Amino acid sequence: MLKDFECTQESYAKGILREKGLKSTAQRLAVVHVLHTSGKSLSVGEIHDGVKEMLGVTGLATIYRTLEVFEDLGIVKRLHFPDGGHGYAFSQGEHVHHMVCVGCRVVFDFPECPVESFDYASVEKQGFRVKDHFIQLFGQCGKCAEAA
Amino acid sequence: MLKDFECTQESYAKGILREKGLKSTAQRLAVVHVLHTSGKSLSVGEIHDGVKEMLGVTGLATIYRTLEVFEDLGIVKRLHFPDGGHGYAFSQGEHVHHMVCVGCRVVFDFPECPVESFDYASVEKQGFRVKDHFIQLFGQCGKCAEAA
DNA sequence: ACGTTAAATGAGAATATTTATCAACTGAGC
DNA sequence: GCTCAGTTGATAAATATTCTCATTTAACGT
Ligand SMILES: [Mn+2]
Ligand SMILES: [Mn+2]
Ligand SMILES: [Zn+2]
Ligand SMILES: [Zn+2]
Repeated sequence: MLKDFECTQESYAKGILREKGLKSTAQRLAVVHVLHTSGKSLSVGEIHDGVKEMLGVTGLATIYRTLEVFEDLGIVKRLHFPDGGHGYAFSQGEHVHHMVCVGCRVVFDFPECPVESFDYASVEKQGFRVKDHFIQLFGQCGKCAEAA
Repeated sequence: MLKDFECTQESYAKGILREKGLKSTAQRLAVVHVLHTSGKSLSVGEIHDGVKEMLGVTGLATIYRTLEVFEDLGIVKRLHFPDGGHGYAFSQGEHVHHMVCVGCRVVFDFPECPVESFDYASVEKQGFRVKDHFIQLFGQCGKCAEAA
């Protein structure tokens, strides 16, 4: 039930929330805190647990609602794992992609976008207009590589 | 309750199944048929409906089991949509990525891989070893672009 | 064709995941 | 402090996915 947590990530989130006329609630800031301090991607349940540790009782629906809001704001990204599960990772607004360790699910950002200079001509020829993309790299972090 | 469907995709699947010592059941071949004839990605429910139309009663669990097997075999790919939903698309083994229309969910393949020649040096420096990747492009097909 | 057998299926229960409702609560601006 | 739209927690409801097990069936050898 801490109450004083505040670092750049939290203020960053606050700024965006204010901009959009949304409230900076303790629950929302706690989600940011839990995500960015973990340094890895977390499941909804793990985030819920983390927030409960900080604030005490917290509704699971609030976590889902917060993650949805944050995803729209570009503050968090949803990741998709080969086993079908999902994770969420903190992500500062700009266009970044993620690289996740399939072992421990730590996340590394990579700001260079592989499709930045990709030529869509071959497919756009068929009348398709590309508007967005999702890229996720899988692999092993140093620690998990050793352990294996 | 048709019984005679058979085209290159079905035999392709049969071949892979035999190779792996797995059975070519009517249900499995029906899933291939439904997927590839639709030309777009389908939800589990849609696939289930399509298979039931062909074979009559069919268990939903069988659809899930089949999709899992096929994904492992590289015959189908699971797609992830921005709204959180999932779709499955037929996909002939080779390394292919997909481009989906967020309107009607039609799927276009694009064989050229954007990360083929991408330099992971910047991130591998941190000890991370890239082993796989997932790429999905979003946009609008010609028809959906007009309709909008 | 026939029998054998491991693999696969269908039914339905059991889980897991996600969304919807609504009364009560709270952050932000005045 | 007062107001009010935005937010939350509790809980139910809706979806989505996985499990179990008795029964069926494809593949193979005869
Ligand atoms: Mn997904
Ligand atoms: Mn690729
Ligand atoms: Zn790791
Ligand atoms: Zn379309």
